[in-house]
Amino acid sequence: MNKVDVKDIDKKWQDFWSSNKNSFKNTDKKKKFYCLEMFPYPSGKIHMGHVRNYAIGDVLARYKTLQGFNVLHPMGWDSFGMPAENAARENNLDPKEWTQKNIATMKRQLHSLGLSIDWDLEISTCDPNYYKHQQSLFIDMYNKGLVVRKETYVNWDPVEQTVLANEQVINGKGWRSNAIVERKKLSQWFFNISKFSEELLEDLKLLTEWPEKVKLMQKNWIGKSVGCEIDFEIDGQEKVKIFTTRPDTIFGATFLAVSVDHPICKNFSNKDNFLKFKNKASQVGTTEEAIANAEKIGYDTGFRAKHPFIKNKSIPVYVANFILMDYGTGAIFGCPAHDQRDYDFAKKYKIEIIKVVEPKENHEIVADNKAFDGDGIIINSTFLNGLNISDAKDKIIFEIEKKKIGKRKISYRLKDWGISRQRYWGCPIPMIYLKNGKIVPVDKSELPIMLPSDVDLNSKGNPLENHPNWKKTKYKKTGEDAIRETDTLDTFVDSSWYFIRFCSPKLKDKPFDEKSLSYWMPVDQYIGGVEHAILHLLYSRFFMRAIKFNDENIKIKEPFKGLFTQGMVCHETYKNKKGSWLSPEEIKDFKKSEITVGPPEAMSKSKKNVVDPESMIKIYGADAVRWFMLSDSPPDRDIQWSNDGVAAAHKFVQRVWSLNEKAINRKNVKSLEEERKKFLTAINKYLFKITGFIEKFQLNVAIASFYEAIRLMEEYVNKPVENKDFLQSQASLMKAIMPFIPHISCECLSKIEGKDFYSKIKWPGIEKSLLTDENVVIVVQINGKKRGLISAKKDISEVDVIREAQKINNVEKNLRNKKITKKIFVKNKIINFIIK
RNA sequence: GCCCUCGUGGUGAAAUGGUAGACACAAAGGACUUAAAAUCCUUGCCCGCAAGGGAGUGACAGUUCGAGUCUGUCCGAGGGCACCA
Repeated sequence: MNKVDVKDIDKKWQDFWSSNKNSFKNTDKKKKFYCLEMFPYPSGKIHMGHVRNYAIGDVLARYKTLQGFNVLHPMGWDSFGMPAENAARENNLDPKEWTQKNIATMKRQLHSLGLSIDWDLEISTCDPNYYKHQQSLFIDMYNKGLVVRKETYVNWDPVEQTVLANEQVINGKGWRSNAIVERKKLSQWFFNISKFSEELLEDLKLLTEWPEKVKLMQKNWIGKSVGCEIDFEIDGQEKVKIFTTRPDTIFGATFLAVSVDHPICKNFSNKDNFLKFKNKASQVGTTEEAIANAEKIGYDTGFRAKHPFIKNKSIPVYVANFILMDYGTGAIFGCPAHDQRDYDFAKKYKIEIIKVVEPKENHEIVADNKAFDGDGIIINSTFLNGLNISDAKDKIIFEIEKKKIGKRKISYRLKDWGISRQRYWGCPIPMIYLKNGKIVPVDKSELPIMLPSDVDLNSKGNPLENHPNWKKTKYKKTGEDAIRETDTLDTFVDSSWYFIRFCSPKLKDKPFDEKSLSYWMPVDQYIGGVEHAILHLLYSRFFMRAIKFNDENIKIKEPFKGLFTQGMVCHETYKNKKGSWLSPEEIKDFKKSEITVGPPEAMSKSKKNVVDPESMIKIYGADAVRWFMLSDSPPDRDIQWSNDGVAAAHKFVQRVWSLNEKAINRKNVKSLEEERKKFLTAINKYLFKITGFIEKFQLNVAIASFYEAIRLMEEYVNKPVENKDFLQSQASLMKAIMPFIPHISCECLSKIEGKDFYSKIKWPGIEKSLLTDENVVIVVQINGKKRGLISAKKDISEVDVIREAQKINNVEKNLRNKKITKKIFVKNKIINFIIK
């Protein structure tokens, strides 16, 4: 068999696509489709994860294009961030040069995958032409009150020497550096994302094309809880406001607990024993277990709080290590009988325990050493007695509000988004500090506030702060001297609106043009890793709302209509006898016995289980790499890289080519009507199924159908079907397979339909009348067990089926001397005899 | 601890409540060949020379004429949240 050189074909069609763009942008008549894959951080080279992400996206983009949609399929670079700064420091380079070099490499590599990306729309977040508009948006948001400055305890990453947002702290460690995060009190800029807490939660319901998993994660992250605030009076002190979701258990309250950062602690701020306690309370481990099982400790303030509903009763006030200042009010009432934490605490400090909820039925046995937090009936609670929990809540809140000692209150776990970073390689925050202490935005005419290129990255601290004169400026309105903000924006800000910029990436004076935005947004299909389920996706949802808040002409709330989260690319791991990781390349130099093979894990540099996409493309061609990435697993599940797999994909590409050669050189034969119909029906059915599978993102199943279809074609090369029908079927299949393996299929199509086929190419039409077979296979069951099959004309009657079924040896044998009590007949599917 | 998802051959996986294992990888056997490569075909657990039969989708129950699919309980793996009051 003749082999085709896929490298030549790859290059030929990549060049062709570069110079023959399907430029149907801005034709408002057509229905639009905005297909977007998460843009990459330009770290150096693309990895297999990118290949999978962009292969999936490209199938969809090309498919929708063939379907006649006006497709927006752009690409850009998330190009600000720490690695550039680190690399620059290590190699004494300019972060900009390092970044641009990486972008050039990765762009070349993406190009070699044959992606249908419109590179005219390329953007890069470290480009002043991009961040200029980000600064402008920031100023708009500041003016609308969506940017606030607060002094708070922040998460300080000692390795990156910067502040992290709550979302960026994972198990007490920095999300990138993995360093234990410290607490620091600093003045910082925040986006007021919590203003939209309720909306961000409520509108998850609108996202019908998002994975449930991601919506759930966001819901949990926003963490809404409904309860109330209650003021407790304390002799000689200000009232302490507590938050609770269980006001119904107020009669079981036997102590008050506050956070170590609570204002009431000022009373002891210079007492030795309190400082000792505070110190001990902050010493929590960083492992998950340590946090979960941390011992509950308290400091008795000596104060007594008046119980608001029990006359002459007072309860002790403790400072406790398990109360967080930044949730609710930083204070609670403890009800040990019905909250496990309170119970543990009460046991330790010998605090009274009063049961106020009786389990509804005796089914629930309450263990002696456990708090009961299930449903039940209120007891020991005067006017609440006999009510269920829900009614008791309503009643007590009513009483609390009547007494004016508190009110109904909803708390969210979601905090404002801290965006100040003490870094160089990020977007400068366009604010200035005046001599009189005021902080104001710079005049928009001065944008962009550019990063200086002459910075010293080697000294400690913030490079912009250390720069000799960058921060010295003048306030345009008054001409007075001023100092620039030297913090830069969290790089998650950059990626929170890039999908909007793609709608009008070249626009000079504004971040976006309303008309283009309204036409293209929302993104119809967004594709990326599930690791961004909270951070990036929540921030983007916030940004879309902020933009809408700034500009009432914008009607779009949700940026991403459809979301698809693809699985990771895994590979076996290898270790040598010393226990150090080996790459798949390196193991070739070892004997089998010298290597320990580990289970497949996500490809990572640290475990060295990576395969370089570029070298694979060089060996097998772009089509084979794409085909394999899509064929082995459902796109939302992890896939395991295998060299055999990609080699098989390469063979398939060759098979497609060779089939096409046979099709072109086939001798014409006269059709046998029966064969012709069988053939066309089968091909038509495959096309129909494949369309459905692509729509449902079952790309691996679509691929299985292609295997079957191609095999059928191979069979029919020598069967009595006319060339016209055969070639037309081949062309249809090549069009349908084009989104997957565009190079070879375009080559094949150009041979069948001539050079200018590409300008007319369309998704193959499906002939509905050819979707049903004339013959069906009916399953014969006895008591639900398969005993035989019947081939018959479609819509065969029950009587005929029964007669045919009884002719089958195996069926006859099993029915002999048995009484048939029931027959279940499902047309064209099944006959089931029930016998005794 | 709470919440979610998933358990199907040696492997990755298919399967609107209706023929379990499509499609692919690996393995074994065979065809072609002087030989190899390439290509193609067959097999797949148990009984049987075979025709055929039996078991079978993590376990146990249930609903149904019929369950991988629906319900319940349990076991196992993965993920998210985690002192959130």
